[in-house]
Amino acid sequence: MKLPKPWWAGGGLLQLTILLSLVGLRVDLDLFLPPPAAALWEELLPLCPTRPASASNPFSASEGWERTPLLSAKGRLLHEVRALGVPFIPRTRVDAWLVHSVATGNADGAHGLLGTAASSAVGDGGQSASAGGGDPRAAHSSPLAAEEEEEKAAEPTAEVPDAGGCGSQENEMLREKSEAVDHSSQQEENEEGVSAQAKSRQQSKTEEHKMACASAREAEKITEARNESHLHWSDTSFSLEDLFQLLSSQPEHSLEGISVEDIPPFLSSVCESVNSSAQNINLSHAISHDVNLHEAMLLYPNNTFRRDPSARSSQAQEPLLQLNPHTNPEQATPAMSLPPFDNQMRNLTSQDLLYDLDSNIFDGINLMSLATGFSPLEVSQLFEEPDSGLSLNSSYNSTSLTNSSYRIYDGTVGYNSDLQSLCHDLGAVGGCYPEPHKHCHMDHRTIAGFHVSLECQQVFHDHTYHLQSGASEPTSESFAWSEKSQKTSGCLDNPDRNLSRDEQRAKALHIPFSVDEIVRMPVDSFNSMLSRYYLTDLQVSLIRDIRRRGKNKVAAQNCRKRKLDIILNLEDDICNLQAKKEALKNEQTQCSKAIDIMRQKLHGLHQDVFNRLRDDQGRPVNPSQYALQYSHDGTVLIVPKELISSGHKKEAPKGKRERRN
DNA sequence: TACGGTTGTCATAGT
DNA sequence: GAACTATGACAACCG
Repeated sequence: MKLPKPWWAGGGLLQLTILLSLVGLRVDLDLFLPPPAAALWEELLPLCPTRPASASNPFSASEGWERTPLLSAKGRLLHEVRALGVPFIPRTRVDAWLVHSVATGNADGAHGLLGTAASSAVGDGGQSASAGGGDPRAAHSSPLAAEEEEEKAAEPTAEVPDAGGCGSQENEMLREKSEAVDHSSQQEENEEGVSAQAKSRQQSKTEEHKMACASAREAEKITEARNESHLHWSDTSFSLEDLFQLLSSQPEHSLEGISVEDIPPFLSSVCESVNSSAQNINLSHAISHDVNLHEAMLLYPNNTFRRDPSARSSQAQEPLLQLNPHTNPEQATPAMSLPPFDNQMRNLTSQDLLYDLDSNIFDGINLMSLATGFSPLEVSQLFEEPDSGLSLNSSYNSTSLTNSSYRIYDGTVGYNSDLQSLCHDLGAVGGCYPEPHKHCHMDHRTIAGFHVSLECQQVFHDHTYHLQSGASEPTSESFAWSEKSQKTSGCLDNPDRNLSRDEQRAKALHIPFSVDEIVRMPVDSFNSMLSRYYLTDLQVSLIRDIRRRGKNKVAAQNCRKRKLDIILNLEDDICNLQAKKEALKNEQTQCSKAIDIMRQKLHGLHQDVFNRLRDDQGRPVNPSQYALQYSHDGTVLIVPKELISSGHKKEAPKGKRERRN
């Protein structure tokens, strides 16, 4: 089967890539990916490079897929990017290996995968046509080509049937027809890939470290210069790997035949294959950081380019024609010079592209640290594993880490707020929204030392300010954080002035829960929380003290309130009793008055009776000598007072006497 | 500056 | 025995 000329093997590769980074990845992928053509897609799939059986080590010389035009072109793009003077930080192992290869190629002068591309990237179109492998005979005639020929001969079975077979077929064709420039360039790139791969293992790590450090520094500068409007770029986590997998999988003539809907599964397969190790798989799955093109389409529904395919086609094609007037775009040499974009545009787009990559690598480090429980520093060390061929950070100390994470995420507390802001971003693009508690947990597990978190406090302050503006839907958790942030931000001159002592303590130890939550949480939830999240003994002790003090504080308040209520009730009782006492007094007074009245009436009646009484001689009875005595039968007797005390014997005659009256 | 009210906290007993 | 509550006592703070 004859291998069709890959569209990206022509001069449009860089232009497309730069255009992608210039206009925005989402827009441009949409631009280059017209409506569905599933049949053509399936037809093209077998032409894609065969992935190695063991993707965990994609750098093995025994695996042929590195020789595919995909990787060659990718390396070429990488070198083009480097030629622009902007840093590149690899995201995947393949990227890392390419960086390594670039370094190797530079060290050798013109050797390795990108050695040819290096010379072609800085040269003009004519030079690239020759040096970039436009003429296979010229390439073979050079010592470099001879060496590559030897290496290829040393590894005869290294090629994957698809790519390798096609490469051999092309080689024969090229030997017969020297005008097949593009095909020979592919084969040369394959050979260069093998050469670079072999050389890369022999290179010392010093150059990688230098390059990685320079890239990190430059990325840091670039990141510093970017404003928030670029944050969405970090959401679209396309590495070179993803980008090339996407682009290389589609021949040039099939650009119009690939639907956007076909892309996401392919990208996901790329992620799965590249990140085949368990850790990487977890990372790629746990962190849905790659935006798929379907989402990109939804985000850009009014893409004017889409409405006018011809216009965009002409836009895409025109630079190619300008670039290589002697060849048709499909036959453009892979090692062509840069497209005739002005330098400003090139720098801009490349920086944009590289910023995305920078953000992605740091996102990856931080997110991996959160997802795996390793510290960002440990995660960063994963990127400089010996087999990865990448040394990302010889100077990647904690300070640079903090700065980098801060500048990318616009602030951290440890990494809690990183994740919060990041989660907001991810949520905005439909990504996963990890539970903040988890991140906090990871944070406290990874950053065991308290001083490390303190180091990030200032960063946290800045970060919260930005979050405040964008925070819209405060959950209880986010409210706690935002409340804390508000208090913090509002008291820059006197920090923590409005915080209680426990809140200050909790903040100092970076307790991932609010004091209110700790106190009010049910005991079951509280215990499960303590068991679910890894907390230091100090943190657990503080949390329990906060809960105890908070409970006791509430209890004391209730107690005082209850005591006050009791006092008030007693006072009410006193008032009631006093009122009752007054009423009784009044009643007593009234009764006394009634008694007095009755006594006066009785006295009057007594006087009246004695005034009417007469003795046997008709004389008035003296009241001082006689008294009235009432008997049980209702009779009234007049009894002398001296007889009252002597007995009842004298009562009867007096009674008889009174009755008489 | 003394004083009273408020509040947080601790210790302790009880539930 | 753990967790919680109630309460006296103390101290700090404030008006």
